[in-house]
Amino acid sequence: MPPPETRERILDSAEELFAERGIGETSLRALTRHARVNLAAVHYHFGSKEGLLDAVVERLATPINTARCRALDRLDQSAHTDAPTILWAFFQPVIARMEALERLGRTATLARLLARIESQPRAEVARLFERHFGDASRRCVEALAHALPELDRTVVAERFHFANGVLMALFSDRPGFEAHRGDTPVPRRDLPARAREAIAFATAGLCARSACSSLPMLVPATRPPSSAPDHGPDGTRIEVDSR
Amino acid sequence: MPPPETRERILDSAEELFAERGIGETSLRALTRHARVNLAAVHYHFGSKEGLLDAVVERLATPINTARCRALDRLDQSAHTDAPTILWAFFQPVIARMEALERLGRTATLARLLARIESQPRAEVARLFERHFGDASRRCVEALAHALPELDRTVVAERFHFANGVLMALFSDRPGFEAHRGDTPVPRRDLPARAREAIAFATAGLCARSACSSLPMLVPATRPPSSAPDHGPDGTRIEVDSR
DNA sequence: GGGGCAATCAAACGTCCGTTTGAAACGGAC
DNA sequence: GTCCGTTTCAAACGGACGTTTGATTGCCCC
Repeated sequence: MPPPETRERILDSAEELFAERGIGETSLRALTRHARVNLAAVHYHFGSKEGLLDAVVERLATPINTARCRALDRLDQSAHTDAPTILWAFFQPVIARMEALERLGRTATLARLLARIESQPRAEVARLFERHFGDASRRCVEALAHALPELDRTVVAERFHFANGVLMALFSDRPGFEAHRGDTPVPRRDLPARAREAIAFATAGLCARSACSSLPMLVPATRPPSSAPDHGPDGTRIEVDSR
Repeated sequence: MPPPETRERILDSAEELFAERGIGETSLRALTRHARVNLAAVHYHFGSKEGLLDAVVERLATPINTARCRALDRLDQSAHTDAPTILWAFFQPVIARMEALERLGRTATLARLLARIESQPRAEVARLFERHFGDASRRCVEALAHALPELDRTVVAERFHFANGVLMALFSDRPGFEAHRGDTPVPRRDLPARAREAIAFATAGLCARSACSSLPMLVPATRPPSSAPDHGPDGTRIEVDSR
């Protein structure tokens, strides 16, 4: 391979370790050791640790985002413009990528990395997400709003946001939430089955009739059921001077 | 106040800073400075930084978990055992807590902290989540399986997992996904309205008829839509030796 | 008023961090 | 062969990290 082998190895290790251990928890020394690359190579190729993170996200998100846009393009000039199909066009590229990662034995990489990134300082994460996912997301909301004219656009955007939450849940296999039958855990289904289930779930939520009104009102019951005073005994305290 | 003022101040600052900046990115020096407390106090009260994280999660999760269990208890000996009510019992305590936090101006604390924690090393996060959320989650799945006898228990567990994803999405206000009308962003609705919307979404998903079969099959279309070879042109490459 | 214990404090411990440096290795152009 | 731009390398930089220490404070019981 010509020159770029080192660069790619750094990106591979960064993607894996940032996702697995966290960004702040992953030192460049451990990273370069993992990639079998000289420490200074990171700064030579990416300028800084933050530049490396940016490159990692770019390499991960760009193909997904362009695939999404391409699929939405195809839908724009097609007869199938119902909400489930649009949602599918948005979900499919990332599910496909996830399956590819799972085949490599790196199941949770995608979700964890996104979770890591989402929990960066505010401005930075806004920049990153907007740059790498903004296009497709806005286009998808637009298409959905057109396909669901009975819903207010704000509601469509909110539900789209929730659908993304379902997608994140599909990525993550948070332990402890598995099915149980008595004491013995029920084995999980494979990824395609779970992905189908996620799509069904998100589709139903997206096309739901309206915000539930038959449920107990939210606002009056909004206090925690514990008999807590205005600031709970454990943690709800109003902070005094937390500059 | 008797003795425990320092302890609480540390917990308050830790909750805020861990969520805002990240766990690895928050130094104990910055934390104790923020709490106006001596550096060594952390180790005196919590033993280590990890012990502090554990205490933070405990203080945050315990009231939520017990409120959930109490609500599920009440449902067990009641006539209202339909799925939406059960889901509501599970969602309400954490939504209430979120509203309390928002009233303190700390909107995203809960979501970010959970996202941070979820992206810790594997065994640790499993331990944490199981300890602090396991009870109520298992009980909720059980109640839902009883309320939805037409669904396989595995499916119920999966959908419950997705519902949790919706809840996480409600917590997080990920930027860039807001509603737009042309160029001007549509202002967000307030939290109770969004919470109702989330419940409606999750309820519809939970009670959906079955995993969609009318959608394009997942498995054959599982490759990215780009005409990419086995490793895509930009990032989908199968890594050679990323050990 | 003095012993005893929990809590706080300033200071230091050794380690690891992200980053920089300057020299060495490489490869094609002339 | 020699130059030159690109890439790799070992070594070091100052600083910040989590943790430990040992002295000091405040307070209750006797």
